[in-house]
Amino acid sequence: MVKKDVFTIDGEVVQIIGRELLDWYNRNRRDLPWRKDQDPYKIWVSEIMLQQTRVDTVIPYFQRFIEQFPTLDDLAKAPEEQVIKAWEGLGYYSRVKNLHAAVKEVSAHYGSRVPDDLETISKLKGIGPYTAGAVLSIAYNKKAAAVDGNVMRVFSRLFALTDDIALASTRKKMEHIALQLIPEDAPGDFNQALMELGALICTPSSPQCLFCPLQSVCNAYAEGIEEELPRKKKAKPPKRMDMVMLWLAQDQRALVEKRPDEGLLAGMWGLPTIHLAEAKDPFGEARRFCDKNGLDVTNVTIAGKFEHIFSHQHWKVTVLRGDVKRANDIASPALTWMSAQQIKDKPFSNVYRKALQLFI
DNA sequence: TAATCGTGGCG
DNA sequence: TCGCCAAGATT
Repeated sequence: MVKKDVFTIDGEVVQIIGRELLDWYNRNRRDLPWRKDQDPYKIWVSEIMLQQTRVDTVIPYFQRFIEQFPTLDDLAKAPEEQVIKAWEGLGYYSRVKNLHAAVKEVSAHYGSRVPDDLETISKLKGIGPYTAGAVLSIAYNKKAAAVDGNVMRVFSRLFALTDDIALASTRKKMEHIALQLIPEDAPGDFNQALMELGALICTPSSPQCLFCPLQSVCNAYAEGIEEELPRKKKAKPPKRMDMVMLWLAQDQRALVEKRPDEGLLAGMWGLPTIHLAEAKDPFGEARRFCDKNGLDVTNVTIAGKFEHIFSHQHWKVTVLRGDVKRANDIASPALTWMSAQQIKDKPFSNVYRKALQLFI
């Protein structure tokens, strides 16, 4: 039997970290909207919104969302498109679809009470290891690891760990460390304190080590390598793609397209969009699209060009406009006509809002 | 494991 | 200007 290489932390260091961190947090915690009470539903919503998203961006979305859906059951009862509309512009839209589905699940099968055990809550859509631990610890004060990017950065420096934080195995190692550090009496505050420290002091670049409550026990600071950590493999640059969007208008309405239920911008509305293959002509492809859908179109011109960068795709967009003389039976069920007001009321992602600015 | 999935802010 | 990245989950 091979002895497993487990990272253990000296008991005295554990005590110092717990005490210093909680003390610092009590003096420096930000007054954020989701910290006004301990409603598991609100904490859940905030944690989903905060995934890969900055606090300053989330705040207004969170406030509007809770105003619109004050309780878990309010959200469970709401039509999906209304819920997606409340998320418009936040990005990563599968988050809101998963949240809505999970909330309906809790409403229907758990008496509208957010599960308070790791196994049950982890089965809910959109709740992974981090979010499960965050909700359990913050809402229910249960001892659970909530290891996000902040925590991995803090631990990488605190213990001078050179593991690649992009790897899942590293997150598990960090969870093991977290469980050794979390005080029995304050798991929620401790987890939030770790993240708060990562956000305010132990920042990705130019960490404010001089103001850090853990400076005396930080290995990276002692070695002067805090700027070298954490280690993380570089992401691939987004793939460049030539796209054509169509603004096809008839009688004060435009042709819009509901995007597929899976993939990029799933469930959002958009303008008809064509991925332009290498060396293809925008006008020719637009013509093909119109012919295929029985659209008799004239006066096709370039309305504008812009670029939009997603996580893995870099769109170079050409927007064409045209007047629809006659529309026969439209082939695709995803296509429909909308007025300017209807377009305002439906969820369109930002990349399409950019294009729509050219017209409305 | 690595790719997918948005957006905006910042050094 | 542009690469990096921010309270990740899913496949």
